[in-house]
Amino acid sequence: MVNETRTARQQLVNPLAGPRERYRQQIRAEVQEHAWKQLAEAGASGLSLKAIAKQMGITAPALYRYFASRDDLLTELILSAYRDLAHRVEATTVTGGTPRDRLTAIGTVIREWARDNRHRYLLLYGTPVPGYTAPAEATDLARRIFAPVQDAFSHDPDETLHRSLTFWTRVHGVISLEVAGHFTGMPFDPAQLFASEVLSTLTDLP
Amino acid sequence: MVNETRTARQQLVNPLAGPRERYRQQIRAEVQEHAWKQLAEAGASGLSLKAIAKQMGITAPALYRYFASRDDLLTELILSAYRDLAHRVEATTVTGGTPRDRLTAIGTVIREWARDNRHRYLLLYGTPVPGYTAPAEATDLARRIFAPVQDAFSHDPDETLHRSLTFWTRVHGVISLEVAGHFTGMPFDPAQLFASEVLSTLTDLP
DNA sequence: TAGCTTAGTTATATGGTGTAACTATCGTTA
DNA sequence: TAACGATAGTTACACCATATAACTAAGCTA
Repeated sequence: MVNETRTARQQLVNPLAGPRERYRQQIRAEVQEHAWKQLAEAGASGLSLKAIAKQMGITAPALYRYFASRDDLLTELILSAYRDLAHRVEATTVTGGTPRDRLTAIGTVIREWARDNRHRYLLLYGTPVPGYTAPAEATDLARRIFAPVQDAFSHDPDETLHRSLTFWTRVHGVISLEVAGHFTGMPFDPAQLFASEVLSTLTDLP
Repeated sequence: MVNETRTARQQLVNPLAGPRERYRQQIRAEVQEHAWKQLAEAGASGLSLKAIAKQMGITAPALYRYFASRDDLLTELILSAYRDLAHRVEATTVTGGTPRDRLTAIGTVIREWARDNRHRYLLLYGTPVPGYTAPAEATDLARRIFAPVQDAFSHDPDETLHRSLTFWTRVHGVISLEVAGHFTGMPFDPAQLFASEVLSTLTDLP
């Protein structure tokens, strides 16, 4: 399970590039691996370039050859998380099926991904840093994640946006509180609540 | 509006206490004021005791007379935010009315509070810091905020928890994405979406 | 193989948390 | 009211973090 996400996260190193570029990409990937680990253990505020450098056996300033700044690294992580989620959502969609099936699949895949990658989900949809603005690619990817939902609700154009938003907010409402740990100690099954919430968005859908 | 929340946030200084304690409480309150400002401007990770001290015209170590650590200050802020929200929710409930009225009022007051205090809402319900565990009082306050919702759904005991959770997740789903800025640039009115979501939880309710 | 590019180093500026030891001031009480 | 004790605030310091500058060493390429 862990290995699976690890593999999915791994950067593809372009074999056509020269050895320098290959090496560079490999180090960048390795830095990101360590960064994810830190993010999971200490949150975004605990992410430390110095600590990563130490773990990799180099000095901190060396990392600035690979990432312009701590923020830059964080941006890469955010983009990589968006890409990963977008790929997964899109992968469930290509299989076709009825809108009901597709929306259920989308909901499931997002929740599974969020549960397997709490810190990643929270990085995308949790508390944003006030000053920080995501790069354009992030917005694009967010749209790509949303698009299959809109597509599934497209039978009634007047209602498409509203129903898509409702799907999004209901799905996010459960997942967000679940991965943030706000349900711990409460006597119920989040999976069931989630299923019922997804179902609630499907009325009158084929 | 801002003044209103400012006032609500202000610590009541016990007039019975001696002058030393009075002074102490006043400084503590002043520190928290500055802390809120920083939180709004730079997020939780940008909260700096040193900066607060500078703004207050004292040196950073002096603040440790008032707060054991940065985390301790943050905990105080979290508790104060919970208290504020709990008071507001409870205030809407005492007025009585039908369950529908009460739930609508609760939803409205939470959203208004969240919009007026984005950083506060996100501090309570946004990304948690992995290591951090909230004090017992926080859990109590969270329960107190949830209780009026459960009360409004108490007519059918079998469904109380499920419907209360649904209310919570739907309300949070919209508010969370709204205050995090994920709706910016989208052609729709969050208030309307929110109203429709609250309404959706009220079926068969008197 | 010469030379350029690049990775990584050390040194340093800056800013943050937190502790220790000292000083001055304020309140309380004999 | 004078003296004592508690407390607020200070400086000095240890440690960790980001980030830049200047230098060195290694590797790729022509």
